Amino acid sequence: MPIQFHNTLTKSKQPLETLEKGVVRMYNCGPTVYSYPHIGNFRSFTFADLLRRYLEYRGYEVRQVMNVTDVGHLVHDADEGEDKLEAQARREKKDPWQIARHYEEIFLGIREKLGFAKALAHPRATDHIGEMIAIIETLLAKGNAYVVGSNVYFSVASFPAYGRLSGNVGDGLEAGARIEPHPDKKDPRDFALWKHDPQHIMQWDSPWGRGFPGWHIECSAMSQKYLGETLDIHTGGEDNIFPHHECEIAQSECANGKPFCRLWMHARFLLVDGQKMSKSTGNFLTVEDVFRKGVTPQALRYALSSTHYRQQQNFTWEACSAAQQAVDRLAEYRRGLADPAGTAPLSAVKSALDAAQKAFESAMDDDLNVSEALGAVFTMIRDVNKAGPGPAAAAAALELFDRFDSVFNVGAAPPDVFTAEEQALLDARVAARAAKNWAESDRLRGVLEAGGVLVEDRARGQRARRRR
RNA sequence: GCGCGUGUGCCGGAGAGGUCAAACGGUCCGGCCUGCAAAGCCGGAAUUCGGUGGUUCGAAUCCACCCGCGCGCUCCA
Repeated sequence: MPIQFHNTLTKSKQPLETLEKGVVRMYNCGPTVYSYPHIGNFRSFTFADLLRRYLEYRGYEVRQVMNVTDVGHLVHDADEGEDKLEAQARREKKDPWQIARHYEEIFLGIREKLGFAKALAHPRATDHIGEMIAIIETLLAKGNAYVVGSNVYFSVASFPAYGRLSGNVGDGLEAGARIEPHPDKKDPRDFALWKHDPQHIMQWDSPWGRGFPGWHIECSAMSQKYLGETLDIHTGGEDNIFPHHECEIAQSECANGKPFCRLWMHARFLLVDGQKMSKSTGNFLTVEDVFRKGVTPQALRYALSSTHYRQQQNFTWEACSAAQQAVDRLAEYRRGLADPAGTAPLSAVKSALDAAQKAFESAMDDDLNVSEALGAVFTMIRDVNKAGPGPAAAAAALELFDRFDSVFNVGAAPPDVFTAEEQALLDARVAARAAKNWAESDRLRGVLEAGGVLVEDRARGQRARRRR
């Protein structure tokens, strides 16, 4: 069974076919850098990283690009209102460029903290104004766009396939009755490629006068520059399907006369406590908020990965601590394998390992069924623990575990380092135990535990680890 | 309002016609192990899959309607 993914374009699963054998060109819709990213943003980004890592597990070379949107979109309507970046800039009393660089840095820092694989590029929209203008000129030359004053609009009527991705076709859009008739637009569905607004702070020169690019054009320009005119995979949150991705398809295909992207994958939204996350209901959580509660990056990563990406996920603190426990269990297992205490030969675990690998891969091949894949991992852990692996068995189990973890990237535990005082307490406890002074050893264990150091007595002696 | 999706135990969450008295993780209870713990292992905790009808020899899985929630039609991952 080949790898298959659900394609938003066809609403069905289909085998992965890449333009170039063994290479996947993947573009992920990234953040607009105007504030602290919330956990919903990172659900989508974690999904992209998981996808990339599994493709690499399967031997593909993945050329991954995730944009950074640093030109604000408008707060209200597509054609009026305030730019989000500029609004934030005003709140923070900075200029929009400072805002963009600041939050970009935070975004990249979180990626690193969560153990994301490095993308080929994180291009900024503002660094690609020239490329955007070039595409707009092509669209004008081909008759897919028109100029009204200092604005340029894309003519949706010139692209009959418009609406194929989202199912929002023609009349359906107007039936929404939320599209205000726009004096400049020939068709209410038309969208801006270049806008003129003297109030806007971020502006560039263009053949149509000073202005700034429309929302959708940056992704068409940057994906093409870094990955070529046709992409293998394009991802984003479900809210990107319309209008953003629909418009990207229209622009790119009209400009290049080639299919834009073969496979569209969209992550569903994440709810918090069963409700849509929003500032007004008070359940809005940034990634920093979660870390501040003591959740480790691995646990957050696990929590955000462990629900299938096309399944709406409900984030709760209880689920978060379950994720923390799960991740600790993985780390403990790994630690045990690195220093095996058992005697079982390789043959005793071989069939469990083979079964786990088979189950893991067939689950992940099927549109990244992470729940089932993790089920296979935990089943393997139980089987191996039960066997009590000796050195050879443990080495094989460790190798497979690390291979699985190259996808999830949550199994590594930082080495446990202790302060001099902690070490003294640990040494004292060893001595107390040797003297069978149980009262004293239990007391010391209590003291250490209160300080976050967990102590356990194993057959080969005392072992300490730091609570995470 | 229109379109799309979704609803499984105490919690998270797989399963998408029989092999399901429902994987896996968490939690709780009991046991083994341990000086006691911890870790690990074993066993128990849904007679049932939002509700009501229907299709079928057979439904958590298919269909209809209803209810809840989410997404799109408007900035949002």
